[in-house]
Amino acid sequence: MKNENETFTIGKLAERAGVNVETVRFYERKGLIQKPQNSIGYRKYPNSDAAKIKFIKKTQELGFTLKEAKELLELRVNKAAKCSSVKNKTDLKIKEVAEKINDLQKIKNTLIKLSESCSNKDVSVTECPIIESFEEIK
Amino acid sequence: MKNENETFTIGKLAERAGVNVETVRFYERKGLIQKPQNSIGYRKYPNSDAAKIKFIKKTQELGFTLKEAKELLELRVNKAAKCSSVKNKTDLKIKEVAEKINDLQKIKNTLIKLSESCSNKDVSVTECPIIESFEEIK
DNA sequence: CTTTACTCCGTACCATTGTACGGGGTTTAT
DNA sequence: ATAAACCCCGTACAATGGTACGGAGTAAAG
Repeated sequence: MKNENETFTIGKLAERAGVNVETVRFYERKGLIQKPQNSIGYRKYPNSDAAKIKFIKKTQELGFTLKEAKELLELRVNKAAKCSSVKNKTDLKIKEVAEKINDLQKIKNTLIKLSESCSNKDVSVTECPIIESFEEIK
Repeated sequence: MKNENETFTIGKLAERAGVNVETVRFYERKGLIQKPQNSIGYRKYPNSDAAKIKFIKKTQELGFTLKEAKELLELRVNKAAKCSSVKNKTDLKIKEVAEKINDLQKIKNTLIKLSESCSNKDVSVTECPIIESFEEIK
């Protein structure tokens, strides 16, 4: 209960999150992280913002846009948000995520087959094996 | 063995792949699909190019860049490519994909917990539950 | 109390991933 | 054989997600 309330200047925050200072300002402009109003002069960020930024970076690697990352970050239950509405949005996101997992699994399976065919001597000469990932199995 | 060799003009291809004609030309410039040299005048695309474009679109949704999509499409064994090199690259990609799946699974689990806490009456008031997805469990 | 490092803000610039435009040529249907 | 529809190419424009710049203020360290 001491480190929990530690705050950071923009430079420290950026360093902890592994991004550029300008990126933090950019995310702030876009409403992904809140501009801390407490301090006149320099901004003081809560330590949770570092995790938030890391989360944003992860979601980008996973094919979400900043807008979608924002939606994910805003999924939470509080007095202002009706539970049912949050649940609906959350369940939609779960579906989206499950689909991504599914698609990645297909790609992974195809890659594994390719890798195996590579190990064996029976060399595949398919023009482009990977595009078969999303073709129906006839 | 008839439809297999069917070819398409750029307009038909774009329609089948669900993209803009300009997007096809763009991918061609970027080397993601090959400019069919066979035809003087209008380009004639093999039917496999539609699947290729759909694959590219999928990979983008999954957080790959066009450059990475190209790398995936180029993973194949043929006389020009040494098996060992293909296997190495493929195994690297498999790791990448597995990591993505892993991260998505974490997000999904967090979302499911959120959804459940939403159903119950014991309402969570976490400021931003989702960022916990990537925090170590202490 | 001065230097050094950091922050503020606005604005300009950049890469990626397309989209649109427009003057011309080609194909197809009538 | 003429119109409608389509394609060619080069180039310009646009949205997203940053990055860089530069003059001015602020904080911290010696």
